[in-house]
Amino acid sequence: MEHNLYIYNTLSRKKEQFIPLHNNRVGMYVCGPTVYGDGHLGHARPAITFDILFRYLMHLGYKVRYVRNITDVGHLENDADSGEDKIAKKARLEQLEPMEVVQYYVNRYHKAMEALNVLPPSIEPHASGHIMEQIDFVQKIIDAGFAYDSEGSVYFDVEKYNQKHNYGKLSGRNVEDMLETTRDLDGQSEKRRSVDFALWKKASPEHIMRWKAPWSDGFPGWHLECSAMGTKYLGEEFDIHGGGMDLMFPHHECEIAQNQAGLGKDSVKYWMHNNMITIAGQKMGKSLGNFITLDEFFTGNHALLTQPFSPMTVRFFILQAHYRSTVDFSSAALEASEKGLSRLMEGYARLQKITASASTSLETVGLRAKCLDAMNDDLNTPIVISYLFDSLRIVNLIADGKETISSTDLEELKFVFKLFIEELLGLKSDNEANVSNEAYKKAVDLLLNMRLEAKQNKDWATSDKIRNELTALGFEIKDTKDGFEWRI
RNA sequence: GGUACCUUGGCCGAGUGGCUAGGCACCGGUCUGCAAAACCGAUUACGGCGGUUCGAAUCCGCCAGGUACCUCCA
Repeated sequence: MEHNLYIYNTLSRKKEQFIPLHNNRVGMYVCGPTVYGDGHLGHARPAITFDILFRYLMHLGYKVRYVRNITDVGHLENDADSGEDKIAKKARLEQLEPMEVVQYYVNRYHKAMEALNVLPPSIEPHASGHIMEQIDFVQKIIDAGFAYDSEGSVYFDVEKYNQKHNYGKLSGRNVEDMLETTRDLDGQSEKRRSVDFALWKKASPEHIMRWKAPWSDGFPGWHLECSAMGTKYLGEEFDIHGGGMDLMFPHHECEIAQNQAGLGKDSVKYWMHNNMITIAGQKMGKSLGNFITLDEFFTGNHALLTQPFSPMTVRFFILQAHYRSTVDFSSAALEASEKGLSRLMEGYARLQKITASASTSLETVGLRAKCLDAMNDDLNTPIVISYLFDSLRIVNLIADGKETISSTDLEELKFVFKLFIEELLGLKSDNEANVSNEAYKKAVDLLLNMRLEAKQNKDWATSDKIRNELTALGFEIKDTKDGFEWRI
């Protein structure tokens, strides 16, 4: 496989050339959502980031198995209701079955992802469907001597593990520091050390989601599902593990420890982390209560939003920043992205109508190589987009008849635009679906052709009447050199 | 308190030693019956101080401000 893809590996804190473990196949695992609430902008970031990687790896010719989990069990809350499963709590409040809540939010998540043009992963395993695998995994860690049973719960012995291995190598912290600085937490009395973490948690009597295990009726610890499901579907060693930066510690650190303890190996070759979305410089998150759900973006129904924003605008907004940078949300920034995207997509549509000339007057070759270089440099989508805008200017000049292009160069330009806009960045025109009806399109064309006639007769009253009334109905009319363009 | 990261023009956001990123906004112009679009041009930058260097937004030090993780989190 000939390519030059470099990706940033959190483990080494360097960009490394991507070389898969198995020739032409790539295994990729990304932490998916916890389904006890609607997806928000923060959920869109990893989904889109790793969608880009998924698409690009396939473009390079790899056969990719992309696993993105659904977390639907066992996340502990650390407030007054300590020890209660988040999903179980919500279920009781709403008088619903836990799995009903899960299904509801999974459906909504899928709908939002589809709207964002995020390709579905190859496998989307639920934690609740892999309890046996998790119990087996706990047993392996106990057998290896790195976990202990305490009153029905099983904890990972971090200090013992750290004597042989390096707990903290991903997030860059050391166990001694943490022992001194970790705060007191509920349930800590069962643990030998504050840094130890749960592999299996005994369920309290009122806890609804519970399963039988050798140690107690309970539920798996919250880092275990990724170890169990990642290795089940991708093998004990696989290429890429992704997720948000906030999962680096403790989640991914614990996962590394679990795999090393239970399987005797480092399972993941490349760890990748997307950065956070901020709002007024502060992280957008459930716990802070400052998040905006994806549905709220699409409907504009939120105090911070001045208008609705289409899924494609949201996608484009996210792609205009590099995935390892924070990106600061504001309605003004979204509006800027919306206009930029609209200009790009209109230019892309215009490109399809360009006719070739005998020769090319402005250089357009080299675009493909430049864009590929940017992708290869740790998926630098903002740079790809900047090159597309550079070429867009040339497209518009040609469309205006100010420059010319040969048929071979035109074919190349069309190919590259399609490749990057549609296939790799996954952008599509928002309003295409709205005007799918041929008869409807022809009716609008008919009206505008009548306007064209009126214009040729210098009948400005009729011509303006048609334009103004169509505009009032929500159409956008643009005159061109010898015709018109319209959109809704 | 510990650890890590960040500070770029009106706004968003690339860029790691020399070469105009890009988008949005704004201003001037071309085109147009008018408008929109498109195109051309102009303007506005690298938190502060010091150091290294022929040369620093980019490397080093100090200071200021901010954020994240250490607790569920994308």
